[in-house]
This record gives sequence, C-alpha cells and structure tokens, in this order.
Amino acid sequence: MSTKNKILDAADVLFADKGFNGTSLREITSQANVNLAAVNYHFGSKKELIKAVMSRYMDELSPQLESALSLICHAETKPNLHEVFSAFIEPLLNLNEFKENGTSTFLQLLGRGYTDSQGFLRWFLTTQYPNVFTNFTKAVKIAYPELSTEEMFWRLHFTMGTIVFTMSSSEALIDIAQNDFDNKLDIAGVIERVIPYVAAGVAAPISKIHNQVMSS
Amino acid sequence: MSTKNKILDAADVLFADKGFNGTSLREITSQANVNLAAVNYHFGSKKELIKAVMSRYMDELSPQLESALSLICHAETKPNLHEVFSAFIEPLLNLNEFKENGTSTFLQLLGRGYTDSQGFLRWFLTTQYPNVFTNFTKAVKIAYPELSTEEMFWRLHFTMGTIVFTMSSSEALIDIAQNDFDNKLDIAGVIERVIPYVAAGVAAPISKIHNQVMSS
DNA sequence: CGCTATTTTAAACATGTGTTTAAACTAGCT
DNA sequence: AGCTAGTTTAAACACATGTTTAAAATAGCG
Repeated sequence: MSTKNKILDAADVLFADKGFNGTSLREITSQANVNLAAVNYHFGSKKELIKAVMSRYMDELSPQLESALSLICHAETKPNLHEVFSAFIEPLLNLNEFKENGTSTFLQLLGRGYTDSQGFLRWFLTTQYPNVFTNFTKAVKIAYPELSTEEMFWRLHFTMGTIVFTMSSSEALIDIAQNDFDNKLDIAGVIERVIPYVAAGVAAPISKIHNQVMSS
Repeated sequence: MSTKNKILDAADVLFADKGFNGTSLREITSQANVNLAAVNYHFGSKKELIKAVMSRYMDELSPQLESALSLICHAETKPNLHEVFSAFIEPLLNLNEFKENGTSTFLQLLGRGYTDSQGFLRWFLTTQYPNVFTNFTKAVKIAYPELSTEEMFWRLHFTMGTIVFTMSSSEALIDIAQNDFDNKLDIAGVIERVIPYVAAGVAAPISKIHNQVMSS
C-alpha cells in the first residue's frame, strides 16, 4: 500500500476518534508506520490532509446521493419524507464496502467538522459539494411542500445535528445499549432507528407563533 | 470581581467558541486580564477549570430542571411530550439572568463536552448530576408510555444530539438565517423552533422492524 | 505597626506541536 | 553503469502548550 494511503487510513480513524485538533501528525505517522515528514511531503500541510480525508468519502458519496435523490424527485408517485431520508441509507452503507467501517468514521468526521476548527470544514463541504444540499432540499420540498423555506432550513439543520451527533458518539451509545438491553445492534440498526425520528421531526406540524417573548 | 470569576467568565466564552482543546490557558488569562499562573493556583489544572465552568451552570440549572420535571410527573392531567420538553425552556432561559448569554454558551459547552476530549465531560455530568436524567426519562415515560425503554434510550439521545448540535452552531445558523430570510431571530426563537421538532421525533410511531439486513 | 497567610507576578521548565531542511535512498530509464 | 526524478529519512527549527517555581505584593488581623 502506498504511503499516501497509509497516512489517509490512519488519519481517518484517529481524526474520527479524537478530533482534528486532538490528533497530532506524530500519532498519525507512527500509526501508519511512515516518517513524520511524509505528511507534509504528500499533502503539504495538516489542513490539506484533513481535506483529503474528507474528499475521499465525499467523492464516493456525492454522486450516489445525487442520483438517489434525483430519482426520488422525478418519480411518478409523490415521495414522503421517510423515503427521502431513506435515500441516504444505501449510499452511506456502501461506504463500508469502499472502506471498512466507512459509514461510522465518515459520519463521525462530519460531526468533528462541525465543531472542531470553527467550521472551516463546513465551508469546505458546502462550497465543494453544493449539489448534494440543493438536491436534498428539493426532495424535501416535494415531499412536504407546505413547509416554508425558512422552516425547512431549520429542520434540516436539526436533522443534520441529530445524525451527525448520533453517529459521532454511536460507538459509546451502542456499548451502553448492548449492556442495558442485551440487544445486538450495529451501525445499520442505529440508522434504522434514527430515520423515523428525523422524518417525524421534519414532518412536525408547523407552529404559528414565533419570535415571541417568553414569559419568565 | 474576583480573579477566580474573571477566569471563569473568560474561559466560559472561549471554551464555547473554540472548544476545550482549542483554547489555551494563555488566551483565557490574557482575556481575563490575570496572570497565567492564576489558573493553576485557583483551579489546580485546566481539566479542573473545565469542570468548574460546567458546574457553575449545572448547580444553577439542575435543581430548576428537577423541580420543573417533577411538577410535570405529579400533575393531575397527563402531560404530552411537547409539555415535557417545554419544561426545559424556562430553566434554560433563566441562565441568561444568572449570566449574560448563559443559555447559548451553556448549550454550546454541552456540545463541546460530548465531542471534545473523548467524552470525559459526559462522564462527569452523568455521574455528578444523575437526577436530571432520571427525572427526564420518568416524565417522558408518563407522556408516552407505549415507548419501550430501549426505544426511549435512543430517541432521547437523538434529542440530545439535536439540541446540543443546534446550539453549538446556533450563532452561525442564526447569521445565515438572518441573511437569507431577514427574519429577526434569537436564541429563544431557535428553542421555539426546535421543540416541535424533537417532540415529534420522540413521538414518532414505533417501527416494528429492527436489525434487519439492508438490501444492497 | 508587625506578623502571617493569601494572592499575584515574571520567569523558567519540560514537553508537544506543525513544518522545514538537507542528506540518503530508491526506483525507472537510456 | 550512470543519471534523474521521486521518495524517504533523521534532525533540527520555531513556536505553543500546561505546569511549576520562588520572589514580590497584598490583605487581614492582633
């Protein structure tokens, strides 16, 4: 395996586990059994390495998501929200074939990107892969046309939060769940449970009152 | 104002903004206009400072939450989920009187604690303030008794994720929303929007199929 | 005041960080 | 073989980190 890929693989799991700030290049290179300077030689800087780790997933995921969502948008029968969100399942699980445990690390990394390093990764993703977002909002708009654009904006970010947060702590949660309920569970099981939750959240009835002053 | 409080106030906003790992003691002490060594003198270590910042909020919040939830549990009429979640609003907004922008920084800090430093803060909170969690699950159990303990476990963590993630990126989101919809919005407005979402998510119909193998 | 305990201060410490350098090594090709 | 372009290596660099030290300043009190 090439040095470049050894670095990417090691960085992948370490970033997911300990965050971008929390992982040093020395940890990465010693885990990958390559020389410290290899990162700067092959990627230029740590920041570029982070981008490369994410791009590896996004380049695989983005076209799959786009086609799955566009399929839903142009279907004969009007899709419901549960179907829209389910469109994510297969592309996400396909990451596991492309790379072992790809789903879980990718979603963890996504969560890291939102909180670590003050959202530079969010900027990177939305500017580099804008089609995923527009196709997604389009699909939701078809499935739930009554939802105003602003309300949808918020609910989609709530959904983003649910998914990303859940997956970034999924290992810990699965451990706890295994102990308390001795129910065999994996990442697919968690996805299966979170879909009804977010679908119901986005489909929630629209509250009329906003920006009101709370009574204290 | 005492040196101790100057440090706590500065650490509060810096931790919320840049994370625990991302904030140095030198940033904190220079922001607080105190000597660098003051942190170790008054708190012992950075880790203890983090605990102190969180405890300041939890000691204020925890009794309020407990009584609000216990009020709901012992009410004459059976509460619904929307009411259970709304019980959080007032105690959270009260943090703003106790400290300017207390709500937003507290929830941001909570989000940081879940992702930064590999969840040592989650351990700290669940062991130091267990009553909040048990009272909350009790209230949900009353409002939605059909929900199995395991299903509830997951949905409450989904909810945690939604709230924490939303609030930790709330400033950025509010900025975007202001621009795109020129709708005046503050932290209370965001809370007002997220409550129906999480209430609907937790109240979602129970899916019968779990742990199934996904078709590929 | 004078003494003591607490707090503040500047400096140093040891370690860890991302990055750069220049020499050594390794193909690949004529 | 000899040359070249690509890669790897160990060492050093410059700087940032949390923590400790010991002297100086400040209260608090009899």
